[in-house]
Amino acid sequence: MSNEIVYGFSDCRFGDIIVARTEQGVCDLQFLDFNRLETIHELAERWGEYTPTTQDDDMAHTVSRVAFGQLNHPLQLDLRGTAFQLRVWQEVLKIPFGQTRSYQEVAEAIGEPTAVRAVATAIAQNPIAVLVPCHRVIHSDGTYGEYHWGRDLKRRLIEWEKAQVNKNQQ
DNA sequence: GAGTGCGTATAAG
DNA sequence: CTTATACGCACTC
Repeated sequence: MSNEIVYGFSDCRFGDIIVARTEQGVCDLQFLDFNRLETIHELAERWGEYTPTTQDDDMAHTVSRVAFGQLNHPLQLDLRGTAFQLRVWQEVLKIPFGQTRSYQEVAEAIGEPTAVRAVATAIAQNPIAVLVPCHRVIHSDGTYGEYHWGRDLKRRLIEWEKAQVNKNQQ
């Protein structure tokens, strides 16, 4: 198994993104809008042991198009985390495009109804934004809740998805 | 063992 | 809107 990762930059309607992938699949997707250098540094910290890294913006562009619905193509993901984190992320992956779930519902779905806060922490650690749709997990009372890149981006992602679904139904 | 966090519920300013 | 209390649990140090 190779220790090589490929990263690249791309953009989408919500801003610039960085994408990384291993031999196994996409391992990282983050927005760069507000903290470009910090985000790149975070990726280097997380995947630093995987060398050498090569840049491939075409790869990033393809992933971006899949993530934002312009390209219907299955993407292999390379999710790495604790057993608990993987259970949470797998559950989040089940949330359909255009829908939302509460942190409470996700906790119940994995059989840990009292671990709501831990579920939220795990979701906050999600390394693959959008593809693992942690933006679709909101508060029980319907408010949007926190997001790494701000509540406003979370709100725009959710509303854009709902608009897309409505458009396709008409 | 202590501190932390993308929550929830309730209460209060 | 914000702060405060309590509950709960994975995770870090």
